[in-house]
Amino acid sequence: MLTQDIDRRIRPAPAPRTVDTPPALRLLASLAPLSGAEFELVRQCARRVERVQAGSILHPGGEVATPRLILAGWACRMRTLPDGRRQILGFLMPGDMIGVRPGSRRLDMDAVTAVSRVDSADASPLAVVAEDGTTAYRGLARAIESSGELELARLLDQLVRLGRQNAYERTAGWLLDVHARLDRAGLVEKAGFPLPVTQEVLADALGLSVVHVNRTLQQLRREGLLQLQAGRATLPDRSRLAEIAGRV
Amino acid sequence: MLTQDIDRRIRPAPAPRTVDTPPALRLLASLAPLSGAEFELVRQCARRVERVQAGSILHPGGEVATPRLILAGWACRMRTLPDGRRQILGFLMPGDMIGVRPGSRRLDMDAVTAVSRVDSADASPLAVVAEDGTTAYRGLARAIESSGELELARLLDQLVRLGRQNAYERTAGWLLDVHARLDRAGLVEKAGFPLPVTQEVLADALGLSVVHVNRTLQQLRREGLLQLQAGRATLPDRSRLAEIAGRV
DNA sequence: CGAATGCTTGACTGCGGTCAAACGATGTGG
DNA sequence: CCACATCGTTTGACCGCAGTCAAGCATTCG
Repeated sequence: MLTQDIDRRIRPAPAPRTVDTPPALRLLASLAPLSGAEFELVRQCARRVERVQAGSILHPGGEVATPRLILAGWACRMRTLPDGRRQILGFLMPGDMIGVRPGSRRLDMDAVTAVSRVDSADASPLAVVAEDGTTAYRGLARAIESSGELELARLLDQLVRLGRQNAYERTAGWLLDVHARLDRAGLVEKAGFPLPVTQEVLADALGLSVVHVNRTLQQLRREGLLQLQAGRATLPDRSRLAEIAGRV
Repeated sequence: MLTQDIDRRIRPAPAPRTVDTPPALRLLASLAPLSGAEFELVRQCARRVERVQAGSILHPGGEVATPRLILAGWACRMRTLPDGRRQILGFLMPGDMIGVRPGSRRLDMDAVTAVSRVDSADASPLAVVAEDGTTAYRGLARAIESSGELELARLLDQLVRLGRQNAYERTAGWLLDVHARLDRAGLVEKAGFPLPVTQEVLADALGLSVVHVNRTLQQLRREGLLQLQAGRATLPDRSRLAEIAGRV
């Protein structure tokens, strides 16, 4: 009998096995080691789920957001210009939060909209944990902080894409980005990963027109770098995509 | 005799009058009320100045930056693509910092280059203040935090510009942004404000080519929205610029 | 089954990039 | 002091990536 098996009998597993860990928890756990109590706190949050459908407004913007944790589906932070043009600032996927990190107050001033059906939970306890560093939930606090740093890193990558890359490069880089994020949350399988966005949404994120997004996706598919079916995507050659994206 | 005058005699002025306050201090003081001790701490930092010329590397990137406070001149955070294309992520002006805010660790992973001649100072004391919230320097800590929030806000504005605005709109918005920043630092006079950037630098910031930056600046000048001379800029009609920029 | 939504394609246009050359300002060494 | 080099700005000609317009398909849904 393996020692691991003995361990498992003596004390309850401090952290649930990844197999049945929900994506949001899995993402947080990938950012910093979490104790059993910390797992439990997040689970508590996730107990009462609110489900909204695509297009719903999760946060109107203009004020600081109430703390929420995304459990399933995608949302996006977006800004609208006076004449109706829109720019998506970033996507929120399972495990991502709004209104939790004090350092993201400015980010939380922009509107958040559900891009697909979204399950979310009240994340007030997480906001408390993030605020004061003296609790027993230091691992969780670090995970939240780390989540914010990653979001900032993605913003910078996106800035470079929009400023200096063409449609082809932008799309390649963005796909890699999404893959990496969903992989952390355990949402990437051999059959690919969920990509619940219309080409219009993608256009608003990549700073392109819908028509050109379509052309670009087709090119990627033609070249065997992207497969799309039933809202799922597969990237058969990620290293090639990375070359195209200039490792951004 | 006014009570203020009495106050002034009894204890030394807690905060120097703005008239002779150097720009960096003035910016910080505009972000949060600072005590005399806090002023003094910053002054201490600013005692030993290091001067570098345009083009110098203030921070090579790839690692967390050593804390520094910009006292004079402009620097920029920039990223370079494998093929040489460059994107400037943001400018650092008097009162701005690198390597100080823990929440900006990712930002501080990119290279920082002097755009003009730059005077900077060791900001390690500020990094300490920013880190622990229990010191007597709470106002300064808040100013540093606020500075970071503003930088994030500017990143988001820039993202929208690059994603959804044309050259004319981008330039207008960027000029307003610079004006607002320098105004906080007390660097805007009737004769305008310093704009120590070549058109090539501007191109790398706005995601345009040098030639097109030139054309765009000329258009703004032709329309009486911008005056440029000897490295200084004046914006005769800021409300018009704001319309063009879509208030971004 | 029609209506709505999203995807796809083609034709045309235009903003902004590229290339090239000239010009002005500044600086440097003979 | 001038010849020359360098750097930044300016202008013109041309081109191409991506936007716009418009129509036709494909799916989904009531």
